Parts: sequence; C-alpha cells; structure tokens
Amino acid sequence: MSQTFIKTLREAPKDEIARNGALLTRAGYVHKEMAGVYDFLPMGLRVLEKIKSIIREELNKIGGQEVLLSTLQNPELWEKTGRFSNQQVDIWFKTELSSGGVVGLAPTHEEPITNLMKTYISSYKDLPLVAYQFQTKFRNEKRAKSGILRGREFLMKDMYSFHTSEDDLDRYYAEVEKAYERIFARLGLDDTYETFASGGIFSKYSHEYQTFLSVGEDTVYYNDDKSVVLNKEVYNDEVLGDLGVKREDLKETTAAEVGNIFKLKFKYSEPLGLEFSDEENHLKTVYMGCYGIGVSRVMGVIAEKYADEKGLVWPEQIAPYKYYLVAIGEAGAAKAEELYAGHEESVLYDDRAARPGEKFADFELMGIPYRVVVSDKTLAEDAVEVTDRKTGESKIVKLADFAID
RNA sequence: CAGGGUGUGGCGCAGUUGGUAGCGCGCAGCGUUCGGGACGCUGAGGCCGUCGGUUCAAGUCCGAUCACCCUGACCA
Repeated sequence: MSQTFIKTLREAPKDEIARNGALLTRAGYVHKEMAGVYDFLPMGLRVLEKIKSIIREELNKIGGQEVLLSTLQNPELWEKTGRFSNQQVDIWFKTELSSGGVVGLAPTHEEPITNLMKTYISSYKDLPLVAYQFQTKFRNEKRAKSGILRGREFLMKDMYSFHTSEDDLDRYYAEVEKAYERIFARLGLDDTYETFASGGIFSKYSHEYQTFLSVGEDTVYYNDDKSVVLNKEVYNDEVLGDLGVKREDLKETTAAEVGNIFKLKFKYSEPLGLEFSDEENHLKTVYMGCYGIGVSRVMGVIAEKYADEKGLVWPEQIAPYKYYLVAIGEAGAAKAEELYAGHEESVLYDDRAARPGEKFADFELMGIPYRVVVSDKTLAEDAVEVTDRKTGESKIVKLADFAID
C-alpha cells in the first residue's frame, strides 16, 4: 500500500451519485475523466483483467480465437451496410484525418470483422470460424450515467461466429448460451437470466443476458422459476402467446443488460459479400452470429450488486487481491513481512503508518475478500486473525494451518 | 435533446446588505498515541468553471457560454 499511488476518499465526489461510481471512486478503482469516461487505476484494472480471464477461458473452450481489431474505422466499409450515416446510427464519434477524409471510432465491429474474414474464408473447409476480442467501444450516448454502467467509452467483449448453414449457426449459438451461463455463474452474477428481446428484422427474438438489479436500466418480466424472462420491449400478447406464458403469471423487475447474443445470419455477410464455396463448388453466403458482454459494465454491476453500507464486496474470483494484510505492533509487522514475501499477487499488504481502525475501514471500502491481522494478541497464540468481508466473521487460525494461496 | 439542479484548495462544504476568501477531511513537520477512520502545536495549498458587463470595488449583481449531476426521451 505504501508503494501505490492510490488513496481512498472518505466522501465520494459529488458528481458520483450512482453507488458503483461512488464506491469505485472512493476506493481508488476508477477515476472519472468526464461524463461517461473513466480511467481504470491499478486495482480497477486488476478486477477488469480477472473478469476478462474468466470470459477468455470459457470462450477459448468453445473454439473462440482472440483478436484485436482496430478502433479507427473506414467509412466506405460501413456505407455498404448503411451504418455510417448519422440517421442510421446516431452514436458515432467521427473525426477527420489530417490528410483529408473522415474516420469513425468503432461503436461495434460487425462490418470490419466480416470484411476481414473475406480474406480468410473462402471454402466450407474454413468453417466454422469464431473470433472474439476485448476492445474499447465508443458510443456517443446522449446521456452518460450510472457510473461505469453507461459510458461513452467502455470495454466490451464481442465475438463473431461464421458458419456454412443455419443448422450450424443454431448449434453454435446453443454452445454460446451454455458458455454464457458458465461465465456469469463464475463471475458471481447469479440472478442473470437469458431474456427474450426484440430481434430486429432478421429474427423474431434476440437474447439478452439481464442481471436483476434495482438500479438496472431495463424492465423485464419473469415467471416464478425464471424459465421465461422477457424484456419490456417485447411484452405484448403476440410474444406472450409464442412463449406460452400468461400476463398474470409474470412479475416485473428492473435489470441490467450484461450481455447480448444474436443470430445475424446474412445481415452483414450479404451486403459485404462474405461467401464460401461448398462441397459442390457453389458459392454461398456465410451465416453469422454475434455475442457481446459488457466487461466494464459487468464490473459496475457486480460492484452494485454486492456492495453494503461499508463499501464494496468483491466475489473472490474477481477481487483485485484475495487477502488484505494488516500488522499491529512490531512483532506483527515482522511476521506480516514474512507472510507477504512471495505472495504479492494475492495479498495487498497495508504497510502504511496508519492506525488499525483506518486500515480496517479501507479493507471494508475496497472489498477485499479476507482481512488477515497479525498482532501481539494473535502471535501469542501462534496465529493470525482472518475476517471474512462478506459475513464480517473473524476466526483465529494457527500459523501452522494458515497458507496464503 | 427537454425539464430540473450544481460549479469556491485534492475531496466534502460555508461565504450575510458587493469591500480581493473560511471550515472539515486530506497533505507536510514535530510531539503524544497505536485492535475500529486518535489528539495537540506549526504549516503549505485557492486565476471562486470560463468570457463579457455594471461598479471606486464582484465569489456575491447582470448577460452569455462551458462542464457536471438527476429525471425523461434515446440506447442495431
């Protein structure tokens, strides 16, 4: 702690009203540059990276290949799908090249990845193919709000799949559904449900992943066992009939959209000319699907969901550190140094010249899962005190039984 | 974009009828403390969002503008 530049704040800046923004700022995870634009500080970056790791692991398991596409976008490409015009897509950030001409800052990546794949997909032998990235997206929102939940610049995971047939797209889509279930479970986002949402003109529905959350921006309806959850935008008699549910069996709640999956089919491959030769050497259009997760939003949602009156409470798997080490007294400090050595990745050692109360308060504000105290009192028993941030319960653990992992 | 609100040291705030700024936290030094955000003394730190106007004099009055927050609309 004495080596980091992070300081905690007793009070949140008055322009951070949303709980996630207020706590993440007070605890030193993020810093606001302007409305809807945040810097991620060392602790915040650690959380983001842990979230990314979980997503990456699960996507790699289902054949995803990680790439990193450019942010600057060529208008010509987007004009082929009609999506560069401000009438069609009103959230573009556009800027000028000094050599003349305009470029856009990508709000999403269907066009560039479809175009890119024209170089690498030419035969049915090249398919299926799945690529994904973690990338900063730029969207010129009319109104940024809710801390890091709705920014103008945010980190998103977007994955795109390419197939020879609708059957294969359906097959893969189902695999993604399972992977998403695992991802949200691992992130600690239980209360996240696949939700029916409008599918635009190419399919009846798309699926959103909605985390039930009081400050969520979306309104959804769900039945008792949550086997059916639907967005307010498709809450009508026709859809209810399709899904076989009755109005009186549904309850309303607010939720935050953390992911979205979509069968694009030919929506981008056709206008951009992404084709392949089948077994009989017939040229066919590639089927596509796309699958997003709002990575920085996920961080905000988890912050909101688990915070209590004392501060943040991170699930262990995405916490920046697992242990918050506090020494009291000289003997405690000596032992703490010993425990800390070699465990810099999992332990945040509060070696500041501060009194214990202040350190305890910062531990709670930062939301580290376990507090480990070494003091004369605990050393008299050859032990440390371990306190669970979530429950507040403490227990004395013999040094012989205590191992930092 | 519409409506409402707010801009004063790093953070939170106060500033009376106009007379060039004060408090708490934080920060620096010294001392006392040391298991729940301790205390004393000393000290550093402010073009009062910006531009223009009124006035002998503007944080304070007038105009414009910018930024931020909230509600709504919007959010393939």
